[in-house]
Amino acid sequence: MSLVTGADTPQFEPSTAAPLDTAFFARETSQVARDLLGCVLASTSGGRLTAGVIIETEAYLGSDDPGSHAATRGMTKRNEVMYRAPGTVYVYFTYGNHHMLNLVCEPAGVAGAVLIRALEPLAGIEVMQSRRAGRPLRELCSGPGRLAQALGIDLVDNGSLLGEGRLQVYDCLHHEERKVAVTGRIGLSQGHELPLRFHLEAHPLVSRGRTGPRPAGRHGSGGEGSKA
DNA sequence: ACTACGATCTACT
DNA sequence: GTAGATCGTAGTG
Repeated sequence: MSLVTGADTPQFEPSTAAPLDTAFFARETSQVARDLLGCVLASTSGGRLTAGVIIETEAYLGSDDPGSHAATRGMTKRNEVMYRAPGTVYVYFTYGNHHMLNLVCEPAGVAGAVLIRALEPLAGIEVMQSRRAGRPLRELCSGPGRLAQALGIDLVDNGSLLGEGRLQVYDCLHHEERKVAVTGRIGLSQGHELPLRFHLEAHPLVSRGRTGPRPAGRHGSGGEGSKA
């Protein structure tokens, strides 16, 4: 059963849910990152509905944030989307393999976005499994690259507005029951010490990864440091 | 034009 | 636990 919704059988019916509005995203990025926990992300990519409860996010700010694509150099061709209207979808490609889904925050002209890091699968689980080569449920959406693949998200979505393209986010019905944990962000060489990663406490499907800096080499690995 | 590097994941040991 | 994949972006020449 779903640990977030309490439903015996995970399911989701978009027609009965309330989409988040522009005002929700036109706020401080870290606040939006926190409030997105428990909300439902849905994709209609490929004509198939897939959806999951957001259980882990990270906030990326503007020029004051050394870990952000919008740090120091101002607007570029790549990070230009981070300055667009709140509720815009920002997707980029990294490590030659992985798409990352971000939702743009703050008023237009101010950089800020929330990286969606993990979902609890809710609808279209068979579709997710076919896209993810039949991997077990806990590996479907536990990581930003994984959930993008499971929901069929790619660069086609970059720059679209929530509700106007293939993606939509629906309001959280259980705000009062959420217990939110705050930690440093994962996988950054700079800015990892800032408390900008949020996840639902004790949820078994949150991603694993290092919070410290990448080791001197290139392809580092390591644990989150709190496995036991 | 060329080079360095990364908001990661998988596979194999 | 550790190494490799793989390519867009941005900085430099």
